Amino acid sequence: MSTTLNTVSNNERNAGRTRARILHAAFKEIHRSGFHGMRLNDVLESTGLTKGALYYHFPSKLALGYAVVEEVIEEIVLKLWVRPLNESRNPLKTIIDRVECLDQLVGDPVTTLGCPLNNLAQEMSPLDEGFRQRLDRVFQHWHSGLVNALERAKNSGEMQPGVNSTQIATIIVAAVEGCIGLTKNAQCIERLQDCTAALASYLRTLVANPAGAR
Amino acid sequence: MSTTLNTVSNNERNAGRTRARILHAAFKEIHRSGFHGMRLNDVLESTGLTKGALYYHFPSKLALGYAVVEEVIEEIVLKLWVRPLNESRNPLKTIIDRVECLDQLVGDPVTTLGCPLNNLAQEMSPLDEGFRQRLDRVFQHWHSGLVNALERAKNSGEMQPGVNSTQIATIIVAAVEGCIGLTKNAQCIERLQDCTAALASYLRTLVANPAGAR
DNA sequence: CGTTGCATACCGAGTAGTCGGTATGTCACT
DNA sequence: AGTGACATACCGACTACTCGGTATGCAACG
Repeated sequence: MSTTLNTVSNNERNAGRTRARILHAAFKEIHRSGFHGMRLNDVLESTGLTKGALYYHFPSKLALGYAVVEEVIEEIVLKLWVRPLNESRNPLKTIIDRVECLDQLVGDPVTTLGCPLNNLAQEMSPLDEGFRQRLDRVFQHWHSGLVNALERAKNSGEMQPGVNSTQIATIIVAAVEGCIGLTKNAQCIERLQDCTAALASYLRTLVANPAGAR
Repeated sequence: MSTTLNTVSNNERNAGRTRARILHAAFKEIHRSGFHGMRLNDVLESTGLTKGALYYHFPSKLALGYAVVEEVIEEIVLKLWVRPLNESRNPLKTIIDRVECLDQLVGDPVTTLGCPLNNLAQEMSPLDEGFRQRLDRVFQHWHSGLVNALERAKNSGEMQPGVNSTQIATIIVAAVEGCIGLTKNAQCIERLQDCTAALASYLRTLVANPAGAR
């Protein structure tokens, strides 16, 4: 029988899929326990694989962590922020929407475990330059996506002229990460709602047309 | 030679001092490497003590971590935020001052290692309920200090009426922690300056007297 | 001389990483 | 088409080592 026709064949030898499964399981473990807290045995147990498979695809635990940043976390940022902003015709409104829909994350692992990007950055940046650079690249993609969106909003007249897009982008990232971090620690959803409400109301002061404000 | 006449007597038996030295060394190690990353042997090496001393004063590594939160980190928050706000006659201005003087932390360990409070919270809150509760208490002291200051500013006319003090206090904490976190990861001081400038300009919009604004 | 305040030696669970082995494709050659 | 030769993909027992914790010793103080 040809392997291509079979749907399941759970022990198929498919290097790409195996690598992706390890990556995804490692991401979940890192999100839950941090990089140091991640146990390779747990990753393997959740995938049903063994040490051999892991060390065939990744030379070390550190390399696995790097791959999680470059392939999994980067993709999340692109999907949640960068692409929606690029495709939006009202970029500032899209930003505000994204901020406000943060408090719909009730029950989401993000509210109890925090932001995967920020978690890793806080844990590993001071300890490992390789992590720091890779995580900084992801932050910069996010940040530059915001700057582009804000500039477009300025040019289109959606946003007031004269605002410093770089500053605004920076504080959006900072406030969002701060909000998620507080929520994770307080474990009460009011904190998240307070944060997003305050941030959104601040961003609304940047909208050009006074009719929409206040 | 009698040890008592020696000026140093570095092996003096002073339980209180010994405990404090261990606490302070543990705080520095946790700040640098996180709780999991802290090695008790490193703590002991930096103090010149040994296992016996540590386990005489603290029943476990976890208890040592709890004590660092309750005694060291709590005290820092009181010193940097709560007491200055309580003693200030212009609370809103004091808050803005504190935010703006954050970017004078160049070279300070905080810019490279992050905020000790937030670091521990991000690392340990999802993993250990004991840490979470203790860290949450510290956050609440900070937060309620801000709320009290904002309410006083409202009553004295320093701040606009009608603002939600709880929301503002929350986003101040979130933004400050977010700023420090971004700075630590980016390792460029411009990020910190962008953050503090944007946050301060936002806080200035809350000042009552329009003469001072814009 | 008993208690306090540590030092020293050691234990053992856990953990990243190794290494010999094996089953499965895949290509070359006839 | 069949068969050897080799690469690919993965298994799993084993190792070396770290690190929190414990048991015991011992000097100083009151």
